[in-house]
This record gives sequence, C-alpha cells and structure tokens, in this order.
Amino acid sequence: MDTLIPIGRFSRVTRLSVKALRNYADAGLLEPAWVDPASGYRYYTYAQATSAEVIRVLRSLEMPLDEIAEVLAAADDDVVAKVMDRHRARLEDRLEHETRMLAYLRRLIEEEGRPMTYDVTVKELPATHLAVLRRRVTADDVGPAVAEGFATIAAAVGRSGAGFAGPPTLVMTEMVDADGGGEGEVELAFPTATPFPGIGEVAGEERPAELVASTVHRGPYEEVGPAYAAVEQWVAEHGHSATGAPREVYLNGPQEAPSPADYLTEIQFPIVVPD
Amino acid sequence: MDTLIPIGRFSRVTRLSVKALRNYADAGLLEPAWVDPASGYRYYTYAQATSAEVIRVLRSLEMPLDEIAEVLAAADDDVVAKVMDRHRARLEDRLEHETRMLAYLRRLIEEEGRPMTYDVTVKELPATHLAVLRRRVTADDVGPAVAEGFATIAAAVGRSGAGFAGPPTLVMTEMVDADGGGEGEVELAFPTATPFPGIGEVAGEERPAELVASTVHRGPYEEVGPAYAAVEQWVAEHGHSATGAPREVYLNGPQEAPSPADYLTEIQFPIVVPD
DNA sequence: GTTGACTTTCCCGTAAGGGGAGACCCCACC
DNA sequence: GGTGGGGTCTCCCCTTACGGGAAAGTCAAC
Repeated sequence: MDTLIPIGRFSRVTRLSVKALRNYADAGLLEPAWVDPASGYRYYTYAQATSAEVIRVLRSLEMPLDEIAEVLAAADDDVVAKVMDRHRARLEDRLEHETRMLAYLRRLIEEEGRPMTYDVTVKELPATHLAVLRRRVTADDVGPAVAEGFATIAAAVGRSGAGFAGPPTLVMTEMVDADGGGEGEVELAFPTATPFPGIGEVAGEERPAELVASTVHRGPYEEVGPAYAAVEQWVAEHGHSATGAPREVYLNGPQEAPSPADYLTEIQFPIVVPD
Repeated sequence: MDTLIPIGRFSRVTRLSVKALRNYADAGLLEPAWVDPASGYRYYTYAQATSAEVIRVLRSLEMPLDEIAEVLAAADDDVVAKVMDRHRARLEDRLEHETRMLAYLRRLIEEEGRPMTYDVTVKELPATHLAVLRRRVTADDVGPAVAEGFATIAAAVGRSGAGFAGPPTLVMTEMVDADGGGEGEVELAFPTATPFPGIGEVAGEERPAELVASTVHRGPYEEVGPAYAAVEQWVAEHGHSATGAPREVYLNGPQEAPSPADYLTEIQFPIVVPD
C-alpha cells in the first residue's frame, strides 16, 4: 500500500525515464511521496503510478507541463473536462490547418511560387481618424485574438458614435511566427467618420494622408504571402521606396464571404515616389 | 529582378522575423543572394521570396529544418511529394493517436486509475533459445520500428530453420519517451525451438529458466500502463522482489486480433521469491 | 558631418528533458 | 564488519528554432 520504491523501480513501473521523473518532481507535477533528507533519494508509492500514467498520456498529447499541473491539481471533473476539450480543439484546429497548408504547398511548389498574379496599383489614401487597439498575440491564436480585438474596437466605436468609415486594418509591428508561442505585436484599427475619443484600451489616433502601393489577395489568409512579395517587388521595380510596415485591410470577412476562398485582403505598403 | 534588398525589408516581404532569416541562412536553408564581405550585411532578391514562403508553410506544419532543407534541395518533384506524404501520414497518425488518448484519459480520470483489474500470477519460465535483435528507436515511430524488427527476426529464424517456439517478446532496456525524438534501446526476441545461430544483426542467445510475475492486458497497447503498476505492486505486496527489466509478450497482433481492443499483451517481471 | 535607423555578432534563455561526470548511497554477500 | 556493484544524487552542457538584448559597426538621408 504505502510501500516506498526508489526512482529506478518507479521508472520501470511507469515507463517514464528517471530524468523525466526528476523533472516532474522539480516542476511540482509528481512529487515523491518521501525524500530521504540525508541522501536526497526520492521514494514513490504505487498509488502515484496513476498520476504518472495521466502525465504520460498528456505528455504524449504534447500538453505543456504547466497545463498538466492544472489538470492534476483540479479535483474538479469539470475543470479537467474543460482543459481536455480545449486541448482537443487545439489538436483539431491544427489538423485542419495542416491539411490546408499541405494543399497550398503543393500548388506553391508546382506553380513555382506564382499561384496568383497580382495587379499592383498606387493610390493616395486621405487622412483619416482611427480607433486603434494594440495587442500582443501568440502565433497559435492569431485568428481568435484578432477577431476578438476587432470586436472590441467595433463595440467601442459603436458606443462612441464616431461611425465606421471603412473596413478594419491590421499592421504587424513585430513578426509573429515561430512555434514556441512566438509573440508579436499587432496594431488593429477601424477608420472612423469623426475623431474617436478613446475608450478603454482602444485609442483614438489620426493617420495623415499617404501614398500606398496596394494589391488585393483573394483566398485564404494563410496564402497571402505571395501578395506581399508582389507588391514589394513592384515597388522596387518602379523606383519607389517603401517607407514603413505594410498594412492589411480586410475587405470582407467570415460574415460576408461564403468561404475562405473568397476572402479579400488588401495589402498596402506605404511608399514615397521620387520626384 | 535581381534587386538586392537588406534583411529587414526581406523580413517584411516574407513575414519571417529577422532572427529566423538569419537562422535559415546559417542552416543553409535560405542563403542570402549576396553577403557584403566588408560589412557582413545579408542581401536577398525577390526571387527568394518563394523559397521563404515554402519555408513558412513547412514550418507552420512543424517540419524540422533539416527536412525542409531536403525539400528545398530536391529539384525532383517526386522527392517533394514523398516527403510531404510522409509528413502528412505523420500528422494523421498523430491525430488518431490523440483521439484515442483523449478517450483513454477520460476513462483513466473517471475511474481513478483502475480501468481494469489484473490477475497476477507467478510462473516459472523454462530456459529457452532466443533470436534477438537490439534496436534504437525514437518515440514517434516505435510502432513501425518494432513491427519491422520482428519481421526481420522472423525472416532470419525462418531461413535458419531453428523453428518458432512462442510469441515475440520485447524488453525496453532504456526508456523511450519525451517528444523531441527521445531515443531508447529495445530488445526484440523470438523464442526458437533449437539454438539460433545468428544471422546478420539477429543474434542467437540463451535465456536461463526464471521465475516471473505476470499478467495479461487486453486492449490497445497504449493503455498497458496500469498493468505494469498492477504487477509491480503485486510483487511488492507478496514480499517478492523484482530483479530486472520487465518483458512484454505479444500474445496476438494485428494479424490475429480483429481490433486493438482485443490485443493481448503479457507483462512479465522477473522476480526472486525469498526462502 | 551627423543623426537615426538598420544590421552585425555574441551571449543568454526558452521546454522538456538526454548524456555524461563525479560523488554518494544502499544492500546483498562474504 | 567490510566490500563490491549497481542505484542515485547533483551539476553542467547539449538539443530545436528561434527571441531578447548588448555593444559595435554600417547605411543613407539631411
């Protein structure tokens, strides 16, 4: 029952490596039932094998250790179910993303990077009022975070009575990539008809008139890459020079477009035209 | 066409971070079109944006950089297709595994670690001849690697005429876990009717008679954990002591069992019984 | 010429451990 | 009561694919 077994034996029982067990002990995930204060030896009980098995399974699902700790600490079954559902949703989203990316990749390679051609035009944007929200987002939840951000701005604009004057825009002020929760800052904005006063985290700003080179990408957002390249290349080839971070304008969204294949995203690079 | 652009601009075109681009350059994945020998500045061309997009997509699929390098280096479309199919298969296997593990986990938590009860018995195994193959395997391909290993042994035994004398067994001499390609050594063996001479990597060995505590697990292999705990605990509670690494005996396999739910796996712990 | 933005290399940190060194510790055997 | 061999301890470095930040050098515009 409360037989104490050393780490090597416990390792064989649980099929977790000694290193991993020590790691879990240090992380507070699975602390030994007793640690000999004289020798530092860790001793476990058979009853702990169940927790170890749960850890094994969750690790095989690539759940981070701190979330596993949450699960183990939660005696509440609902909490467990919630964490698990969240993780399952993550896994399913990932598979869908992967399937789409594999298809895109095939086109990308077969058509040698020119799956679409883009018409690039220069236009002058008038000065405008903006309702702006800056958010730090992680790579794996850009979508929901951005959607929520736009909803927040929209609500603030609605309450302010400033009135909408165009589709939402996004500027990536930092890159958001990398797997391990790569963070980055994005700047979300709605143009407004009258100056926006600023409500909560949503700030009112002015954007001066400017010249941009722009093109429109039709299709899933994940495939927007070549549009960036097309605009930038066009700018360089026409002797202009880009002067800032590019902006994305979402001309339609999931509400208006029947499917991701019909999403319209405008890519704008601010430029200066030499005399 | 061959306009050279510095890394920051290329970063905006490709939406890859400067750090990532430098990393890819160092890894030989995407070397700058020109590096100024005086300043060390990296300069890219727009034509490289396509490779960058491929890298972006493959990284979003969590493909390791060295495999991406293979894909980019392979002008051959078949190679690309093969790598992609392999990766797709990996992803699909993973989702299936994840689905099964989530279900198992639910049972594990609801039933508090006792999803099954196990009858543990002691039996004396006679000395036997073995055809043994040692393999280093990584965590994410244990299944196929083990199957291939057994096939290798079976072929060798068949050619030797030593004759099969029982189901295949596996000993994990090292733990195989961890996500990052955790390696471990496994020892695969078939008992043979007469001494096996050793053919290629398959060695002939003798196993002396020994006493084991054993139980049989019915169900998917991934759920074998509690059986280990049950045997070990039984051994300890009966005053015996385990003397070595446990062994798994595959009483049936995918050929004989209609579904994973019917797989039979025997877990044997060698023991000594005190006088 | 000077400023300010850009880029370089270098070093450290991440998650979840693996590999190995050097030092203890435990226990069975004599 | 030794003693040998295997188990275990801590400590440090290594992995992947970068991110953060420092200190120094570079570029281009004014």
